[in-house]
Amino acid sequence: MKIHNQFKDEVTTAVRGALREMDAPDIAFVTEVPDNADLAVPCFTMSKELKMPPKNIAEKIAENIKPTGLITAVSAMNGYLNFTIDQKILITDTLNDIIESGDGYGSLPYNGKKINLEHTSTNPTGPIHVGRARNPVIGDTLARCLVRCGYEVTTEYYVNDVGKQVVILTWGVNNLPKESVVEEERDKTDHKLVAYYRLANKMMEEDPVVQEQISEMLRKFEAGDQNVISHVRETAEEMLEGLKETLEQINVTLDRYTWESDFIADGTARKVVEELKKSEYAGQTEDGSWYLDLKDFGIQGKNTKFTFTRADGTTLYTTRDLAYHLNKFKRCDIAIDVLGEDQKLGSKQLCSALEILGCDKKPEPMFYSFVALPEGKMSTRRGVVVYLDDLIDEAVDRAYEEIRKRRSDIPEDKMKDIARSVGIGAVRYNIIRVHPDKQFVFKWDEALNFDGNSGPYLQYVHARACSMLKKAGEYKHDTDASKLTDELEINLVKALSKFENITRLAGEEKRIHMLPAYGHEVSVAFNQFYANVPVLSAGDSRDARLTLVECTRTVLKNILTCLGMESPEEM
RNA sequence: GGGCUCAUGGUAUAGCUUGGAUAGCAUAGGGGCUUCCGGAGCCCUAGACCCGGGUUCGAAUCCCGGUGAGCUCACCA
Repeated sequence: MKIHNQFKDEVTTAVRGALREMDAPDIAFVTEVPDNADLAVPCFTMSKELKMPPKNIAEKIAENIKPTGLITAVSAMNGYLNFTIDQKILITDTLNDIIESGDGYGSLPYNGKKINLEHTSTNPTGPIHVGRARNPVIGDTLARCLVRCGYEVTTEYYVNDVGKQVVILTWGVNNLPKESVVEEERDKTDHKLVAYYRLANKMMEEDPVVQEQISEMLRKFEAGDQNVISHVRETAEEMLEGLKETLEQINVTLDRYTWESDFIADGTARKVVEELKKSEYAGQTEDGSWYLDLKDFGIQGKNTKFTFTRADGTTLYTTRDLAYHLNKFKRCDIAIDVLGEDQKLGSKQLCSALEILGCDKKPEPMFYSFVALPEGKMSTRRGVVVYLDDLIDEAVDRAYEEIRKRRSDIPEDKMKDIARSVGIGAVRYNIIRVHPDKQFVFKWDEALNFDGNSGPYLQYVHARACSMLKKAGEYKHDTDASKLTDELEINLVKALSKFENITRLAGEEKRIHMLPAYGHEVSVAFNQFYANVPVLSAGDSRDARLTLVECTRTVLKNILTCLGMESPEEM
């Protein structure tokens, strides 16, 4: 990557020099990376000032530039200046860099900044369903990218163990006999408990006595009844164990779990209320509830009020979330929240309230749209869901079938391991490859896509490379560019050289969907090389080509790791 | 009703922030490739920027207005 920056510098300097010759030293221009050159400068913007057609400008500048350093050729075409990089230096440099850096290739140096990345944080009222499954996958992938960008990252799950939903669940668990709920097949706490949640909801709607019991429980909870609070906490903890198991299945583990009820217990939510009341934006309704009027903070709509206490003075979710964020900022430089699109307004209100509280930091939200079923929105309460656990199982099963179709030489347990890697890889890849803003409808065939632009395609290339290296046995690293002259080899090296830039885009700019696209680009380049260039029987070029294969393997493994996918050596 | 987001071949998706040279990729369709390192592969072919204005030498990209979809506007979490 360094070489690309250097190349860009040299091109900029050369163009600037040529323009000086043309008596236009201050004219502005940009560089871009096109398909048909290594770097290009469009000359259209200079047209007015130089009073010349872009085509002539490009030709004139090209005449004034002599290839030096990394620039081996300049040409003018259709009003563009096209520059060609010294391929020999690019090849040798890139391959040496990959060999030296290994796992660290494509990473940026440690920058000492602490990032707290909150993701998943689903309500502990039922198993994770695919409607929300983007959250852990996006969060975990972004965390991995940020680590590679040099940050110190802590991932965190905010557990909502306060409020009506968890109270309903707890009432169900404490009052409903085991025989009365419809048993879920799966032996996991989240699947077992959700049955109580559903029945409790149904009974609450139909039976006023139940409704009163739940209301009573909620009142006790609000009043600080330790017995009720700890029951709820225990239930939430039990549910969370099931959620953690699911997350582990898709290679997601979080560093820290923070409980919402802690901000009531330690009094910080109360403190936030007291601070907000002092604000000039604060007001109180006739009933006694407190709010902030955020109309001066760009909040639109028929109601610009942001309520932060109930009439009885108790705190709301949003108040506790404020306390939580203040707490977070004590522990990090940058806070990132991965949130569903339904949180957009809430997140904006949170930021405004933080500003009012005099907090100079704001969380950076990253939103994703929900995944719906063809028949509509998913709902845990109504039982209209596809669970993430079921998606994982189905993916692993399909991967197993594929492996069994083509391999008879692998022992059963190893086949199972590979199937797991491939199935989960397919699921994660298919979630990350689309832009988070894009809403999508869940379809089994698309979620389980195994060929073309898919996770297994990348893993397949990795496995192919591994297989070759294994067959090759001993060889010496050879980065002599004169032995790698095939167009397909050069194309592959160029793809490998872009990794650092992609890491930066994926992390710093949170464009994590660049990662699968890049992995696919590298894989295509490798498959084309593989299909047309012999390696093991290559004579003089054998070592150099094996080195290229090894470097591709290294880069692919790094991409896969960044995507939270395994890199099986065979499949 | 207000706000935010999305709209690209049959299907799915990239490019939009920072406007530029033939709009990329995948899948389904049609045709081809296995003497040789793994055919979950490779090659060829056909097919798309929601509609209408505007800005510009130049618009998928920026602006305005439509249309359609999602989310949102709680003393819920």
